[in-house]
Amino acid sequence: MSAVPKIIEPRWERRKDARPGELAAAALDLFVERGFAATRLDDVAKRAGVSKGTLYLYFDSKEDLFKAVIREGIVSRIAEFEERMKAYQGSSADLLRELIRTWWEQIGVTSLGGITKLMMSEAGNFPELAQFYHEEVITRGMGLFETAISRGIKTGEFRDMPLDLVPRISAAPVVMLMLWRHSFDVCGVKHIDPAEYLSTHTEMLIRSLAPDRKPA
Amino acid sequence: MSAVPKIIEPRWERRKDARPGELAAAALDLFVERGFAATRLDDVAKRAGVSKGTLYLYFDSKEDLFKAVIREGIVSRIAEFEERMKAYQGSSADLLRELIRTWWEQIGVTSLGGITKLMMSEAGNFPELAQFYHEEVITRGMGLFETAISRGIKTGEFRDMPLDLVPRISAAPVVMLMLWRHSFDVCGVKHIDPAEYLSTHTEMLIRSLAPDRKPA
Amino acid sequence: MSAVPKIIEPRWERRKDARPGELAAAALDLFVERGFAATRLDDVAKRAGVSKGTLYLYFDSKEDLFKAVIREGIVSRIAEFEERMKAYQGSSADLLRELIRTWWEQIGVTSLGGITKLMMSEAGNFPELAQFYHEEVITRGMGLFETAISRGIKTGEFRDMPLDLVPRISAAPVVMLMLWRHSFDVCGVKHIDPAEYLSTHTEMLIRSLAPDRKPA
Amino acid sequence: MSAVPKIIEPRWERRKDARPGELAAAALDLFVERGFAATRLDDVAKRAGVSKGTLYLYFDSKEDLFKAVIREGIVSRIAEFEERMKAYQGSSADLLRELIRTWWEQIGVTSLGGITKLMMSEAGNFPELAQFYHEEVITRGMGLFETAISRGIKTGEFRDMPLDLVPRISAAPVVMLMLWRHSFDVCGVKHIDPAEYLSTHTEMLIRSLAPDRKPA
DNA sequence: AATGAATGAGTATTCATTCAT
DNA sequence: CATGAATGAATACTCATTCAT
Repeated sequence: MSAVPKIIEPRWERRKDARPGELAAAALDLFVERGFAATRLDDVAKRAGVSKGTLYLYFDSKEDLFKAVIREGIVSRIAEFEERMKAYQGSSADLLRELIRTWWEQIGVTSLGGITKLMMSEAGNFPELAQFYHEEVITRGMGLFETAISRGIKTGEFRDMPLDLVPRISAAPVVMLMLWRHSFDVCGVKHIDPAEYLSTHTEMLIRSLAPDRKPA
Repeated sequence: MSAVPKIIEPRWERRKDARPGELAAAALDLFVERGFAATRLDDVAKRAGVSKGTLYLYFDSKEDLFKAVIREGIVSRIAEFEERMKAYQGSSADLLRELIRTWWEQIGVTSLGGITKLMMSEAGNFPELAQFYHEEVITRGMGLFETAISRGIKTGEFRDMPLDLVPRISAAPVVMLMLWRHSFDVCGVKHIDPAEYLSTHTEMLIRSLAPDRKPA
Repeated sequence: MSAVPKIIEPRWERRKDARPGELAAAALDLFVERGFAATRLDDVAKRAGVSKGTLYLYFDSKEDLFKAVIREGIVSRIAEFEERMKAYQGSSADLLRELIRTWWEQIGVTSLGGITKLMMSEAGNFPELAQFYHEEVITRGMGLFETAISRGIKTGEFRDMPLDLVPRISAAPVVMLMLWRHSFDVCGVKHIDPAEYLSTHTEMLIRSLAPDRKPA
Repeated sequence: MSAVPKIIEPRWERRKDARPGELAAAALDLFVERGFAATRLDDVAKRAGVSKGTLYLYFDSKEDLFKAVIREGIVSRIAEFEERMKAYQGSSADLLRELIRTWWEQIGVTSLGGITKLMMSEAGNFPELAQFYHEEVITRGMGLFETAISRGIKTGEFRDMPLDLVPRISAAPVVMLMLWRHSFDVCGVKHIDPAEYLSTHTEMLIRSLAPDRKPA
C-alpha cells in the first residue's frame, strides 16, 4: 500500500480547456457552408461528437457560438499572418508579390477565407462582430498593402498614388477570389487557377503603379 | 361644378398583372436587408400591403418568391444595360471608363448590388439559383469587360492579355465596392468616395493594360 | 320596329335550376374519393367548371354543400329504389333474391354506395345528417328486408326469427360489399366477383331461414 | 419514522422507451373519435400530457404518427388473437361460435373496432397503409374464418362451399357491427344487443353451412 | 348570376434553449 | 461535466370564405 494516492487521469480532464475550441472548429465548417441561420445546432453538436446540451456549457447562445467561431478563427491566424509578412527585405514589387502570394496561402485557402464570406453575409446581423472583424482583419490586411505600396512610393519604385484607395483596389481581386471559392465555385462553374489569376493580377497591379518613363 | 363623386375605397384592386412585380419589389428590400432566412413572409406581405395568403396566389413558396425577386431585379436591368454598351463608339479606354461608370450607376447603387451579396450568401443553399445567377448575371457582366478589353487588344490600344482572367480581375474592385456597401459599410467605417475609388481603379486598370512603349 | 320585344334567351338562364344539382354532383365524386376534410372546394369548383365563388351562391358553406350532396344523392334514388321493390309477386325466397340483386344494381354500383361509406366516415361530424341518412336510407332499406322476411315467416316459408336482428344480419354482407368497393378495393387487392358473392350470400341466407324438416 | 422525502415533481420523466406507445395510445382515441384530418396534433400532445414538439421526437409527421397508431393498435392484438384460436379442440360449429365471440371481445369492443372504420375512411388517402392493413388484419382475420370453415368441410360437419367467398360473407355481419358502433350508433338510434345479434348470426351461419339431410 | 382576387384564421413543423438526471 | 428528452415560440403554408367588380 503506497502512501501516494493513485492519481487517475480522467480521460476528459485534459480536454477541458480545448473543448470550446473544438466546438467552435466544428461549427466553423457548418457556418461557412450554410450560413448562420441555416446551420442547426443539432448538426454542430453531431459534428463535434457531443450532445446539443454540451454546447450550452460553453456558449450562451447560437449567436455567442457564432462570435466565438469568428474570433477563434481569426485570432489564431491573424498573428502568424502578420509575423510572416513583417521582416521583408527586397524591392517593393517583390514585396507585393510576396504579400499576395502569402495572403492567399495563409488566408485564402484556410478557413479565414470562409470567415470573410461569412462576415460579409452576416455583417448586418452582427454589427459588433463586423466592427471587430473590420478592425482586426480588414484594416490590418489593408495595412499590409498600404505599407508595401507606400514603401515603393517612397523609394521611387512606384508613382505617387492615393493611399486610402489603392490598397483596397489592390486587395479586391484577392478578396473576390476568396469569396468566390465559398460561393459560386461550389456548383459546376468553370474553374480558374488561383495561382495564375493572382500572378496576373499582381503583375497588372505592379505595372499600374510603375512611374511614368522620364523623357530623355 | 359636378357633385363630388363618392369614392369607395376598395378592399382590393384588380391588378393581377402588376401584383407579382409589386410583391417581388417589396420582398427585394427585405431580402437585401435581412437575408433570405431572416425575412418573414408576414413582413413581406405587410410591406406590400397585402395579406400573407396573397403571396401564395403568385408564388409557390418562399423560395419561389426569392427566385422571382432575383429574376425581377436582374432581367429588367441587365438587358438595358447591355444595350447601352453595345453601340459604343470611341476608344477602348473610354469604353472601359464608360462601362465601369455605368455599371456603378445602373447596378452598384441600386438594390441589384444587394442582390449580389445576397446571392453570394445563399449560393450554397440554392445551387440551382446560383447556377442561374452565374449564367445570367455574372457571365454576362464579365462578358462586357471581356468585350471591351478584347476590343482594345485588337486595335492595339491594349497589350495582349489572357481573356479568361483579366475581365474578372478588372471587375473585382467594382464588385467589392458593391459588396462593401451592403456589409461593412453599415457599421461606422470610414467612408470611401465611390467615384474616386472607381476612377482610380479605372485609370490603374487602363495603365496596366497599356502596351509597352516602343523603343525608337 | 316591331311591337313585340325580342326575347333573348340567355344561355345560362335555363341552367339556373339545375345548377345546385350539377355542383353537388361534381362534389359527390370528390367527397366519395377523398372524404370530407380532404376535399378542397377549389377542386370541386374546377370539376364543376365554375369559380369557387359560385359555390357560395348556392351553398352557405362546405358543410352545407356536403349535406346537399348527401340529400341530393339520396332523394333522387331512394324513391325509385322503393318503387322497384314494392309490387313483387312470388315466393319469399325469390323476393329476397330479387331484393339483394336489385339493391346491388340500384345502390351498390351507383353513387349511393359511395355515400354510404361517406356517411359512415362522417357520421360523427354530421350527426343530423347521419340521423337523416339512417332514417331515410338505412331504416327503409332494412325495412325491405324485414318485409320480405316477415312475409316468408307468415307464409311458413321461413322459420320464426327475431325481426329486429335478422334484416341487419341479412343486409350486412351486401353493405360490406359496397363499402369495400370504395375503400380497400382501390389498391390492388384480389378482386371478388360481386354477383357470385351476392348469390352465395343469398342462398346461404335463404337456407339459414328455412324451417326445420318435419319428422315424418 | 422516516423523514418525509422531498418529492420533486419532475418537469418530465425519462421514459423514452414507453413514450412512443403512450403517444400512439393518446392519438388512437382522437383519431378514432374525429378521423385523421380533424385530429389536431395539439390535442394529441395535450392528451398525452406532452408538448407538441415531443411528438416530433418520436414521429416524423402526423402521417407517421397515424401509421404508428395503426400498427400499434394492430400488432399487439392480432398476434394474441391468433394464438387463442389456434389450439382449439372441438366441433367446427363450436369453433365458429368461439371465433365470433372472441373476435368481438378482443377486437370489436376495443379500439381496434374504431381502427377498422378509420382505415376504411382513409384507405384512399393512404394506399400504402391500406395495403398493410389489408394484409396484416383483413387477410389474417378472414384466414381464421377460412380455417374454421374448411376444417368443418373436411370433417363433413359443413357442406362444400367456395372458400374465397364464404369467409367474407361470414365475417361481414361482425365487421358491420364494429363499424356501426363507431358511426350511426352515436346518434340516438335504437340500440341492438351485440351478443344477441352475434349469436343469431352465428346460428344462422352454422345452419347455412350444414349439409343436406341424408335421405334414409 | 358569376367571377376570382384577396383574406386570415388555423395547423403542421422546426429548432434554439432548458434542465432533471 | 455531460446528456438528451422536453419544451414552446416562431413561421411557412393551406384553404374555406368574402366581396368588389
